[in-house]
Amino acid sequence: MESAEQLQQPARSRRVTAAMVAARAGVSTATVSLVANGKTAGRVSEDNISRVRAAITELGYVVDGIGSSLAKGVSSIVILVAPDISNPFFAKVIAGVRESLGADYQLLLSVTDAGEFPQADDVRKLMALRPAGLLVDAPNAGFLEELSAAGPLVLLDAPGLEAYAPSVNLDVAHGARQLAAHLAEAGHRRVAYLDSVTGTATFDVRRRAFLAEADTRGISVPADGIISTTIDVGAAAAAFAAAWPEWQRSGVTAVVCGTDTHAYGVLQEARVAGLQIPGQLAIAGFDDLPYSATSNPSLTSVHLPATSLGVQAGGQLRRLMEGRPLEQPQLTLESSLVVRNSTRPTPWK
Amino acid sequence: MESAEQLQQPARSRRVTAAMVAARAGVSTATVSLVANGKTAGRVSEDNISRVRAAITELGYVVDGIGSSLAKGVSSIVILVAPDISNPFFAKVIAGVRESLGADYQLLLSVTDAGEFPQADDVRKLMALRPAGLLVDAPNAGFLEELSAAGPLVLLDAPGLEAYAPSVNLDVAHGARQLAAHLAEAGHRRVAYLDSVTGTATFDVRRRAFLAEADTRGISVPADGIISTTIDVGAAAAAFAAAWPEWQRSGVTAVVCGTDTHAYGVLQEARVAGLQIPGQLAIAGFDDLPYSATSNPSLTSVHLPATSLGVQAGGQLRRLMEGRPLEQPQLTLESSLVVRNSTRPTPWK
DNA sequence: CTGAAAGCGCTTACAG
DNA sequence: CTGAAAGCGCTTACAG
Repeated sequence: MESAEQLQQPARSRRVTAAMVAARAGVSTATVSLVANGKTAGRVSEDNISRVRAAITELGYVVDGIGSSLAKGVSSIVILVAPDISNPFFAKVIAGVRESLGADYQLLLSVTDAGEFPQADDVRKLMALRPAGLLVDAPNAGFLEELSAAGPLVLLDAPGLEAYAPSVNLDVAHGARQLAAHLAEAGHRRVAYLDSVTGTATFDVRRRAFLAEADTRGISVPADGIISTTIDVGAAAAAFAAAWPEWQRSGVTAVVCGTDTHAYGVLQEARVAGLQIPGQLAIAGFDDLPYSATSNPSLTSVHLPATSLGVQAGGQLRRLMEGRPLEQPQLTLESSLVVRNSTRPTPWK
Repeated sequence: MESAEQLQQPARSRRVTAAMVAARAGVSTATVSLVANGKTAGRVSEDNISRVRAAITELGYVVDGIGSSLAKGVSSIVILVAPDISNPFFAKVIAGVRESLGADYQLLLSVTDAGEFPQADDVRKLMALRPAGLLVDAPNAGFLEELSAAGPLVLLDAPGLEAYAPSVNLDVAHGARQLAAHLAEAGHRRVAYLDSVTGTATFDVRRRAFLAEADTRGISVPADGIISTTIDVGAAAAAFAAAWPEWQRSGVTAVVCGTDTHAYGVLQEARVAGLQIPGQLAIAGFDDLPYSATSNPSLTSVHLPATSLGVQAGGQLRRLMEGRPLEQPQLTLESSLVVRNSTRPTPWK
């Protein structure tokens, strides 16, 4: 049978099929399938099990994912849809997802450029891969409407969208309020806000929670005090440079940024402008990226548990894919303010 | 036929198949396939083309990726294998790959934890997805041996491994030499090197090129002057803290890091130790991440064109997958030193 | 416990 | 230009 195999597989694609394993082990492909998938309990004799296992090893057989998926109606692919992976925050989320998903599922990353979300058409193409499950990070409602997903779906960082699917959220509002309180205590009365342009819910929550608390504490925002850019150091720097003269005139003494990445841009530009930080201008962000501890000055930021976000979301999805119930469909992870030199009222060395 | 469809698809999975489209358009599934794949030239009448197109639109038909892949023998998935995505450098590479790959291919990210490379077993599982092509970033030779890849393959950042496959490389050696020259001119005579632990070729090239040029220029390295950690700010910080006392005794005045991420850790720890930078210790890295411009002090780094790396690699792979020849199987992109305050000999404000 | 057979959805020679 | 049919590799009732 070896020679027959070689005759049929002339040049390259020496793909080992279940039929070859079956022939070698002297069983049917049905038995090979059962063994390869570990569904032998009470269905395959010990004898055949070891015979098939031996053949699998000798031939180096691996179940073909495509054939398997077609027969089963679903693949082992998990698709992670995200608006922006250039944010280092996201790398941690991915690592967390992979960790909890394990080796049984392949993680497929779907990213679009410049923080845009995929359109209906893209979604259809993704669904054509028959994913075992879907993870959607920081979605907007419109996207979820299009995605009338059949199949397991878990949302990440999607505050206010709990109605669409099980989700894992971050209580960014808590950190945002802490930040407002902190700035108020430091004596700030006039602040500006540099938002992320993606328009995803989490950024709205951050901004609103901050502004609401700020208002309560006697901090106001000038008319043109809220602007937004993509999550990009350069874009943020440029936007700040353009806005600063007017902000300064309005008496702004602190800028809060939707992400640390935005804050780095502001930091950069503020230093170029010769501003004393936080003396003349205090700066803070969200995410608490690793670089925030080493920036100049170190950056005050609302810490968000990225890895944990990925782990929890992956875990929930896994349960869903395995048909297990979710004890708790809605999870919320804590956030909290990390105060560093960029807002610290006391003189820093 | 609407009702028949509904009868056959009772509850959820309302998957629209080619057969449904065929029935609606009054043609065979073969014709539907031809139209859906744009292979109509001289094979389908205008009449049937428009009839099928209409049916496709009305039904919202999307070619099933699994069925299609099985019939064709290959999927539309491109797998990107990489040892570490937590490095922000990598996010740019991914963006570049996506840009040049276009919408016809799905990018599947294969990442392993802690900078480890996938084993033979993982590779087999990946190949079971029948990828249209493979992109391997910063591989080591052992991995490529296992990966006796049939099918299109392009390597990224794999110096010295050009024999295995077409590749896109960065001339990191050039930047490394510039860095050595720069430090020599600044008066350094004794340096240490904090390497990345992944042991991929690019890091060897960086280190060797730097050390060779440094040697030429009269810079020496103490016996225990070369250490390595994972690409992680915290790990680098800890390693530096442990090594510094001995280094200091050996007269080390500069630390070169395999990546900027390592350098951030050193920066952090050096500041905690109260060291004057670059007065008492100069620090430099590789990658030129966006944060290097805003760190304290700003970080001297060898700039590497990440996005371009991804774009070029994606482009080469695309050509391969489409059966087109590669005019130039080996591409090399430039690197160059960006001097900032962490090594700048003149007093900085 | 075992295998023959149908079927997953599509593509591609092939015959007309 | 068109369609019937085989086949991609696997899984799963089903009959034994």
